[in-house]
Amino acid sequence: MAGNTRLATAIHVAGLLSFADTVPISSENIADSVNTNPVVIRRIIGLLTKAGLVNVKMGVGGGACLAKSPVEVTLADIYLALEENAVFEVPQLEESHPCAIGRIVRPVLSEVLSGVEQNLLESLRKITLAEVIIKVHSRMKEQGILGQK
Amino acid sequence: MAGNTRLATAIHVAGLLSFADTVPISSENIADSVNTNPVVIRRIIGLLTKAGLVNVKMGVGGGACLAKSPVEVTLADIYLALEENAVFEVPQLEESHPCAIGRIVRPVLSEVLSGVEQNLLESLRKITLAEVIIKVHSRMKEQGILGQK
DNA sequence: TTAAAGTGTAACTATTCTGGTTACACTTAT
DNA sequence: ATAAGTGTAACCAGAATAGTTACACTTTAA
Repeated sequence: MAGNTRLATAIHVAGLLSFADTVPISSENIADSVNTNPVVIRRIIGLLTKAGLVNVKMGVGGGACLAKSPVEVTLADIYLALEENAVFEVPQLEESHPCAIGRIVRPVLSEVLSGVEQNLLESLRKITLAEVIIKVHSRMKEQGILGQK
Repeated sequence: MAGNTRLATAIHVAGLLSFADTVPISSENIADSVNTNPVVIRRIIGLLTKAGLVNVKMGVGGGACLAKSPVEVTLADIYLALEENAVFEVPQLEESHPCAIGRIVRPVLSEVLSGVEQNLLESLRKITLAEVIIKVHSRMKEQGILGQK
């Protein structure tokens, strides 16, 4: 499990919250569904909250709710909320680096790869949480599973 | 420097090789330009060779050459050569996982996120090594730098 | 007013990945 | 034969993620 499972986890979390509508769900319940630890969930929910995607209620009966309609939340919103590093890093070289080509190549690569990264964001922006949920719903129907946890 | 600098490094390497045309360049010379260790370069060149993008000549005067014209090499070719993990992992849950929603969400996320990954590849495929080199050349002209290492 | 159910967050561990480095066997031109 | 190369194994260091425990703080409800 080397790669980044955080986006998958965050979408999973947001999906559950939208299923529950306005009823707050505890990190422990979410953790059970996601198969991880409540603290991992709270860390992710913290980021989603900071980004304005989720509201959290403290105390007894507390938990998290989606702050927006799933139609208004795109996967790009969720991805950005996680504050991940760039997918492709381009370390820059010192001004004094002896190879002229080396010095010049890096800024060009930054430009090119940040363009690619923008495209990645675009394609995440085209998918709403609502669309993901619809796919989940239709699979549930296919498999004859009731719509409850 | 947490993120993946390998794509940037690999493009940098391929660019240098194309500058040198059919003259083999040693991993040590490349390492000087890229500002890293020759072994790091050989590891990357090994992957590029395996993917048929580069030819290597052993022994004295040996080194690496581009195996194709830069017009025929896309950034997707280089990216795939590196055999990286998926950008977004989606760990699947056991068949016996108690939460039905959890069991169903994961395959949906796999589907959605692998679509995003395909888009990423598409956008890398649209950029050729030749285009990157042209950008480097024009920056060199701007800065009045001669075309030699 | 107190107990219980929550969140937020710090701290520590284990795992994995990348990059850097040394070392050494093997290849080849001169 | 020697020197200049590659290929590759082995190890270290640093960073990120996930998992876990622990505990202070908030809030509902009995």
